[in-house]
Amino acid sequence: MEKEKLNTGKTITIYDIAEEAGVSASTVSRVLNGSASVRKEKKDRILKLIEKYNFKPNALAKGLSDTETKTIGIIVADVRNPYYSALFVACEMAAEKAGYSVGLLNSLNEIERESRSLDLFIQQRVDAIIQMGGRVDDLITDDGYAQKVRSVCSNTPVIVTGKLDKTPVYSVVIDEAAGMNLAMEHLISQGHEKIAMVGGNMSVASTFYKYQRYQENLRIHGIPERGEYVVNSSYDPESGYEAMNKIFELPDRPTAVIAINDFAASGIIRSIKEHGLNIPEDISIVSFDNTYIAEVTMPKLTSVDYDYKNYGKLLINTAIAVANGKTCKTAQMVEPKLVVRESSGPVKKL
Amino acid sequence: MEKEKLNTGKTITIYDIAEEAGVSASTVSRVLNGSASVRKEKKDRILKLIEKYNFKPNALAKGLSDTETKTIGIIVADVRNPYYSALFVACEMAAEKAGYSVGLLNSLNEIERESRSLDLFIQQRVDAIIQMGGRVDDLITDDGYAQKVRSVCSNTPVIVTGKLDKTPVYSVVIDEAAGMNLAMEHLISQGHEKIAMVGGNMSVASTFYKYQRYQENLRIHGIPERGEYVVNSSYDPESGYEAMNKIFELPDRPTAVIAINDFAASGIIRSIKEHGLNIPEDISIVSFDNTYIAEVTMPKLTSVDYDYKNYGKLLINTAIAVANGKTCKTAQMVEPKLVVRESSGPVKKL
DNA sequence: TGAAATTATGAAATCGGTTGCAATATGTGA
DNA sequence: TCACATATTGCAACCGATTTCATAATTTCA
Repeated sequence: MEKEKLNTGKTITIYDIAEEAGVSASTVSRVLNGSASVRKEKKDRILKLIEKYNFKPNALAKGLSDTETKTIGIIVADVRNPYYSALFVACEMAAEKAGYSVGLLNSLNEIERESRSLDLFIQQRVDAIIQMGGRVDDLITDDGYAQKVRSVCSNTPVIVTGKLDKTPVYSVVIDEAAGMNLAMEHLISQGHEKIAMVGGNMSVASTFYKYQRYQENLRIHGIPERGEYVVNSSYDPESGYEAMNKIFELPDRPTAVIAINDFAASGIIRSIKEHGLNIPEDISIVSFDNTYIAEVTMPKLTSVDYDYKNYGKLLINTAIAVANGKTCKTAQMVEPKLVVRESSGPVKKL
Repeated sequence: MEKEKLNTGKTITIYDIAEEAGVSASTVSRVLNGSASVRKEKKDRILKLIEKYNFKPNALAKGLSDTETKTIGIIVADVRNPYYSALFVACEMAAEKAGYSVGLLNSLNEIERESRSLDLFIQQRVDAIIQMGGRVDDLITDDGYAQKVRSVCSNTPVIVTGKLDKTPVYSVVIDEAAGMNLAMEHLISQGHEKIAMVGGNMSVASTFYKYQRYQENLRIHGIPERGEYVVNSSYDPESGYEAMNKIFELPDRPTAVIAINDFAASGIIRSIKEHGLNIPEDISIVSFDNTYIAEVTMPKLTSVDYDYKNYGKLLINTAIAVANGKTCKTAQMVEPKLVVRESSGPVKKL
């Protein structure tokens, strides 16, 4: 396993510094961490040498003796999804502020890969793991998941952003109900009653919770639900496009569409325009996630925002708290906001 | 620094396994790595215990004694940029195939953060660092960068995706010239002569190389360059939008636009539509990066693609090779392809 | 069946830090 | 100036693996 390095410079250690400074390694360590007082004269000498050699203490050795690595592992379904990348960067910032660093792994919605990611982070001895999307957000996977996580991570706390109930471990979830309320109230207040919900899969928790509240809002306002106005699909533009095309096959088309996310919404827009209709004059759209896609489409999308910065902060702070053995609320919620742009407007009077 | 863990299970080590199996830790290690033969009977016993306790060897300890961590650090400007996220995922896949894992840090175009990222990876003892974008791609930063990298990373090889010349270390770069050739030939072959180049900043290497070839293509085809057709800006939709608006102030507008990337192109499209023109009938657009934004815009974008999968593979394989002391070409290139979609077509006959 | 060749195995050193404890140096007040 | 409190410092053990080297157990084969 020995690696042959062509590079010349030998890696210098705390001992090298100690020797040249004429002190013990302990003293260097103390200077490095400010963990105890060191005579100024020696301290300066040591600091100078650290500077001179550009010495960086080996994080592996440190982690080994500390039993903490100041590192948090984050597993996302796919960073290429702007929702996850926004959240990841928010987490990175929050972690940095707290003196932690983060690692990232993509599960790509493969259970196999998800397990491997957990294992990898555990081997790397991260202090906590945040898992976003994937199995934890899937309503139909067995509920033994909690136990699986527990057995895999006997010593590493896991924070998930998934299901509300039967939470396996700690969770910080988006208040999907509140988000849907905002979307529905926005549309209904503009006179819409024929509202479709397009895209998404009911086996995914976040989608299912949205759907529940979609129904509830209709009920509250005395609007009968029309089954044909709810079209499931995946979460990408192509799926959104096809789902919206199905809506256009209906004899009585809706005046507004709730899109499961911005990404799918871009396909929905395409479908609507291809049918020769204008947005929002003929059909309004409200979507979720408020990623930059909402700024790229024409018209720009009215979208439910999750305040990624705060969401990330909450996730990281929870992770750090739990990692340090602090007690912490098992389930926390993030409150969404509605960002109104060009894609939604009052229903057209006939 | 002791961490107080509420979790019950003590972390089990190779010694625990050894003890329960009635063998020495060395033997367990050999089973774990298949580094030497172990009597079948003991081997089975050990394997069973590993399974039973779900034992994961501590990667920190392993890395400490191995001097290699099988980990590659990747620094990108911003994963929220689909170009980087696509490339990152490609790297992750390639690394996984080679038995390596990757780490990710965002420099967010802050030199400060870029340095810290390098330091962090070095402390984590990654086997190699891949740096994409940021300072290495900036033509006007001092050329002492190479030395800086070298001094910081005396023992860790760095692979960059930046400047062609004066490469600080190893590099794998996109053949920007070839990419621009594809874009220009595509447009010129369709009869375009009034071609603008919109977006991007000439201090960024990749943009500058594109510009050089833009000029060269015009020259080759005997088309005089018009300075007013080259409008610099940043790389986002808003910048693209404003840059394109400037083009519309010209008395004689172009019939085609080369957009610096898909992201900016989305803003360019907005500007064109707001001016009441059709794409590609009135103006053609060709852009770079071929991210999924190219599929989201209306019309879908003709865009220069870099085959992220192969690009990632090349980066990772180079990193691994260099990390293992193999000699390797200092500079390598990735060949782009043109993906033709809806945004480009023949010039309108007057 | 016995000696030589192999194969298995464990003891101990090592990787590069941290930290408890004991020893030493310095400072304080009377 | 001396006794005692306090500030510095080093030694050595430890974190959890890997690996060299020597020894013990098996095989092989004449």
